[in-house]
Amino acid sequence: MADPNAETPAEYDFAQIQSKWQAIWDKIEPFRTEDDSRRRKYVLDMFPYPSGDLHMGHAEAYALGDIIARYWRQRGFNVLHPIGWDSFGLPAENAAIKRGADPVKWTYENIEQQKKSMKQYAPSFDWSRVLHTSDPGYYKWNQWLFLKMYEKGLAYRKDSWVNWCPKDQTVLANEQVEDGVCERCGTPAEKRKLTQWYFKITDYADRLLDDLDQLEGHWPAKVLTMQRNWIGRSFGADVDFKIEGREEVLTVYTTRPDTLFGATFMVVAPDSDLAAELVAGSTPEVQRAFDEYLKEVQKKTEIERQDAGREKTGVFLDRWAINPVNGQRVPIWSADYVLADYGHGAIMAVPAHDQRDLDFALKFDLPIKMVVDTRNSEDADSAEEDLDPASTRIALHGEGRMINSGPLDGLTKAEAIARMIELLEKAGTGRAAKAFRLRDWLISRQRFWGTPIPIIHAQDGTLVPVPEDQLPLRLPSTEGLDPAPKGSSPLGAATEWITTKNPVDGSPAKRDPDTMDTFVDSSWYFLRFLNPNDDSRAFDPAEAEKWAPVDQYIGGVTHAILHLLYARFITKVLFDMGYVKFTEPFSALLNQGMVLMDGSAMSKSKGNLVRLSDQLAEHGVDAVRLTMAFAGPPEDDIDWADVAPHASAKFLARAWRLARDVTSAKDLDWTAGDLALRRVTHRFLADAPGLVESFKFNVVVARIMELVNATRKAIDSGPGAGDPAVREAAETVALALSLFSPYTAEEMWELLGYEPTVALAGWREADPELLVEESVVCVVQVDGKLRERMDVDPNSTAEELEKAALGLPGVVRSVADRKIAKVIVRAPKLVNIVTE
RNA sequence: GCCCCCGUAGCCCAAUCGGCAGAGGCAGACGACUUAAAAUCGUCACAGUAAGGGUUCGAGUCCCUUCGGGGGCACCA
Repeated sequence: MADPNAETPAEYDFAQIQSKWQAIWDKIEPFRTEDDSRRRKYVLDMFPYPSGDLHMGHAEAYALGDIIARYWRQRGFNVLHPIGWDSFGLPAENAAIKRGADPVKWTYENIEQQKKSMKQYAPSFDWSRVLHTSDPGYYKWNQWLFLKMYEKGLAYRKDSWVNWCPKDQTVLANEQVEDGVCERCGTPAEKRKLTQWYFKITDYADRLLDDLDQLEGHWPAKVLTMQRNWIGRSFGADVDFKIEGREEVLTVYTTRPDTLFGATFMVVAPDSDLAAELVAGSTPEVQRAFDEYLKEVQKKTEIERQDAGREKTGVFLDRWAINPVNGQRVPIWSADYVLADYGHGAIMAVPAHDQRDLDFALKFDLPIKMVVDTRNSEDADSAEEDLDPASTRIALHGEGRMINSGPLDGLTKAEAIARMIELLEKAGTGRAAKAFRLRDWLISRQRFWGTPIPIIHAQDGTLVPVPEDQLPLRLPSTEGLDPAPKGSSPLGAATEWITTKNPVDGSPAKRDPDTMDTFVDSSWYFLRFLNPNDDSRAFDPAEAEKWAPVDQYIGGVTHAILHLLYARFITKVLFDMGYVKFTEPFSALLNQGMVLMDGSAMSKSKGNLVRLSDQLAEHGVDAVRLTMAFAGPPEDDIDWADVAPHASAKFLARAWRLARDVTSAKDLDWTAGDLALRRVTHRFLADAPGLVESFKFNVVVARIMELVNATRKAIDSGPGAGDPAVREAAETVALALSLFSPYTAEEMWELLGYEPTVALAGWREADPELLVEESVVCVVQVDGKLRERMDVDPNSTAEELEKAALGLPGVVRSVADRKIAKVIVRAPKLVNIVTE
């Protein structure tokens, strides 16, 4: 490839180097992954939306992921590093609504543009495996997955309250509601009752929580915490209350069964079936009052509902329950501080020991009964303090002994909980139970640009799966279809498409008009990369066994919960179905930080937008990539105002000049080279792998700079450009830079006389003999204060060091006439003389 | 309100097990090269680790308190 007649340019020219190597790489495709006998690594970057051009955030993420992929390749692994596009979803649809663009055309044009920018950015992707989730060849397998889950009862329909944006006239996913407002238009979200499709993720709640332990140390602690919070498991008890005038009992979930003697009223969620049923059996006055209350509750936005400080509201249902432990009659109320979809949608209220119940009791003048004595008997002050919640308006959460609780009196909280569960189980009126904050995953969307749900609705309402051999069920043409949101799916208006026949008996039927949440697409895409063009199955289980799970996943912390939780869930489902042999999709996770400008996220409206294309034009791809790596720890945010891409460019030019200046021929004997420089080189070779593997990319870059500086010095004022150690060091710089700045590294490699590509040249092992220092500095302290230094043999013994140290003039002076109590020696680096 | 993470030079950041506070870079000063400038090469300066207390022969590192910054959860019974 190297043209021996080509003259070495006098100066580093990144633009020329970029276009030269891009063309060559396109031809030789160095990163196409074929299977072989080497050890494997699957390195995956979260795939992008086709949202126009690449931006600074992409630049950071793909630079970091590429360092890892390129590192493992240099280490001799067979690396799979694919890329694709998460190409269904809102961006395309928004463009269609706003500008009347065809979502299909818009999407694929954007992908092409992004692909071009991406290639220039030079990540080492296997371009032969590109996939787009909006291809029928991909979403066919979403439909297949849906049908498999439907078969197992893991996909189901239910009527439920969902988020609704009144301006966009559409349902919103939980993730599209931020702080109670629609993330797109800022309109406060409302609630609507609609029949929707769900995936039964709650069936997997325990496993999703417990398996997080396996990821400890391999995933950011922050993400693990967020997932644990999101799943939100709690342990407690279910308690059955008899209801007067009703056959069935009212079951409540509580984490504090120990306080059952203090339950003075019950509350049911107003939007629950239970409330409606209880009201139906009540007086007409109650029914009127309740209907009015329910209407009010439904008018509330998410923001209002989530405000914990808001005044409690509710209505008395004029129905009564019987406390199973003491036979007491307790009134049943309905209030919106109780949620219909948590626990059983009903609670026992213990106002003395729960702030929410207390607020409610005080507002509606309900009885308050203390059952825990929270006074600390050892503390006289607190014993005298007035703790009565009725007057302090503060519920008592503290620990203490049970009171007013019959058989529980005198027990501690833990004892009382255990005892109460025992009693309830014996009496058959309750049992140990747990509850989760996690809700089932709402996957249907009233959207055009997504995977059609492969279900047919028969005339009698029966649901019939589309037969597997009829997949993919393709989206209809957008021609004549209005994509604007109208409160129902645009597919419903595609008359020809929606009208079909029942595959069972041929009777007239309709297709399901909804499409799937795009998080379904991304929950298994890492498996599709293994054989993206296989028409016969979603993925090949044999390939999955070879490559999966993903060894290293890289992406933003924005997906800490949703995408990662969904992918974990689907992986477990596939495991249960026998398609994969692992239960976690991503063995290790790296979250890169954000790229900021002047302390805040970049945005056009703030006027602090830094365009990636401008940065690339000014400093070059390699300098931008290097800046991303050098800015600091990868998980930290980068403020572009604090970093210096021009300095990265300057450094790359400096590195490049080393290769230009080397005068020796390749394949010479390095061992004849300058020892001091060789030590720097081999110290680097020994340290860099550990640094890369612990993601200390900024430190690795600093170490390359150190090596470059030492090599420069050797050329200018040391053994000179012809010394073998100089060549060895320059080659090492090229190899190391191949992780960060592939164009410059490739150019250096060629200048040094090698064929492309440096990316596959292989890491060099450090020579252990060169890692041993000739002498080390031993610090001598007296009473912890630094007094002297000595150059010593690294193999010196403690006795030798102690003896030498005690004879040093600075030590003698410091010790003076004090007695030496002891001498601490950490050979060979430190001696500390402690006086009395 | 509860929980977690972080405060090192003017700035971005390093500092295996507790063992010389500085690897690297930015910005700065000075010098060499140059008619001059740019580029390049070289030299230099700058903090005692947010504050206070404790453990230790020895603390940036471990423990406690306070201050400052960031994040997560929050009517989930």
